[in-house]
Amino acid sequence: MSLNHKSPVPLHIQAEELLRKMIKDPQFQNGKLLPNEIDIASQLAISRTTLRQALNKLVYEGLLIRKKGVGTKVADALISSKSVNWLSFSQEMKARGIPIKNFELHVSWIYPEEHIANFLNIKTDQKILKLERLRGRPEGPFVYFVSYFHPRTGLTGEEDFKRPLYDILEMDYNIVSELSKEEISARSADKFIAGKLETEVGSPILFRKRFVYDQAERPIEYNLGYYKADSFVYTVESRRG
Amino acid sequence: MSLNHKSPVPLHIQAEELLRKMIKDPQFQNGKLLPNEIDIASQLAISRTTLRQALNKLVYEGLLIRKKGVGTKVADALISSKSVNWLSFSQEMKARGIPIKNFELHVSWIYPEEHIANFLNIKTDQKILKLERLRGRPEGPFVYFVSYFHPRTGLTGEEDFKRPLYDILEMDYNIVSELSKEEISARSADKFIAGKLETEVGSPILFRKRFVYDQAERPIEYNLGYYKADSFVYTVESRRG
DNA sequence: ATTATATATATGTATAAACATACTAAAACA
DNA sequence: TGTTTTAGTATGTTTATACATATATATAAT
Repeated sequence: MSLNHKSPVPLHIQAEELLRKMIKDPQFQNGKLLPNEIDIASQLAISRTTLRQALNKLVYEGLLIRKKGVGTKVADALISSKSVNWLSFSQEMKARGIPIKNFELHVSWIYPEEHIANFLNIKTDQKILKLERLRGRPEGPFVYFVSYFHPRTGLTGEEDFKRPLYDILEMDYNIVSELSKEEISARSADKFIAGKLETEVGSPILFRKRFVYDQAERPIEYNLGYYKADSFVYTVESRRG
Repeated sequence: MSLNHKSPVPLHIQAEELLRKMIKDPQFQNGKLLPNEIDIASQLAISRTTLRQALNKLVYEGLLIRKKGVGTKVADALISSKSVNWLSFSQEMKARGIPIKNFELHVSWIYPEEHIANFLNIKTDQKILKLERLRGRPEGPFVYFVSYFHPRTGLTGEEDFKRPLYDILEMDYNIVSELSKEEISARSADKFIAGKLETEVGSPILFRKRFVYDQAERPIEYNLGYYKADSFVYTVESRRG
């Protein structure tokens, strides 16, 4: 386990990558401390300063927590969405080393309801791609997504049926968007959602409605997310400007 | 324009604050470059390394853009993804034109529980101001707040008992803070909350935990908010950097 | 005039060293 | 036994220094 000092890739970047892999190791998962900075640095044959460059980045992303006089540990793997970081769901889970299981995927091509067509600024007689996904940890599902895509995304649905499944599942990677508006609220699970999320009717659900726009601020996706309350926390960091 | 080298506030934090003010100056607004790192550093009588600590933070936040061989400029001043929703409750309701009724106000002076003392970075044997507020529309309450204030806010509790009520009720206006971190989740109403909000036990609640910091990023308020699900939506607007 | 080439400038990377501060745990003390 | 002191450990802050690399500009060669 060491770095390539000859590589053109800066050492602090290499160290960062290595740390990202390292913190996925179960051995650091339960609040156990990482080795101290000086030891890691000497192990990697880099200076403490350089190592700290790498650590700082992960701390900023909320993956690591440092405490003076104590040490550095991996942040609790509770699922959070930092609006600042703009990580997609899959990316965030990957970053935290949480294995994601896809329980259901439903791709359909539908006439949009009026309020959806309204947001996407299209007519209701034009079919669009509807994507339903049920995802979670191996133990069980914890989120149910429904997405509607504007035709200009190129995701017309017809083509997507031909794509391999895993390609579609990883789709959120590819949608490069600029602006999103979200509405977060709490509601109780109805029969449908309770069934999907394997919980009881009436149990609390964190409901997220997301409006996604492209670089030109044209609407491209309308997304609904139903999160099991006990497995999702939404975090927001804001600064007075 | 210089820093206080005697202050307990670290120089890179002071530099960061100063830069935040600096970049608001119209003189840097139209893509014009800041002075170079070495000049700023010598101007502030700190090392380049320390200055870069401050600069890096603003770069991370997308406020500054650096280019090797060229210089550092202020990023286009579009609505920062972080300045989302920085309205206080009263302000927000006012903006929405909703008349607010205060149902209950409870000012007390308590020994903080450990996790609160921990966040506020004080000891548990030091009394602090606890403020409980039940608010809503004329028809009925829809939010229950609990706030704990750090002594350095000056809200020691003792003084506040002497203030007129309306003054305390409008207090959130006066607390000028810089940074806040919020965690939003859904939960069910327990007996206490259900009673306060005049709803049923088990009904969905939007729960918001808020950590508020001052300009030096020292904790000043710990705030809990319980919102009746059917009357509150949390909105977030974010922009990719 | 156009194209190389050198040079100045600004950020990027990396190190070693020293001291400060928060926290923990062991040792000394009452 | 319980409390205080002390030493040890880990992160936090800061500096001074050196060289690397990307960019823009001025200079020299074609």
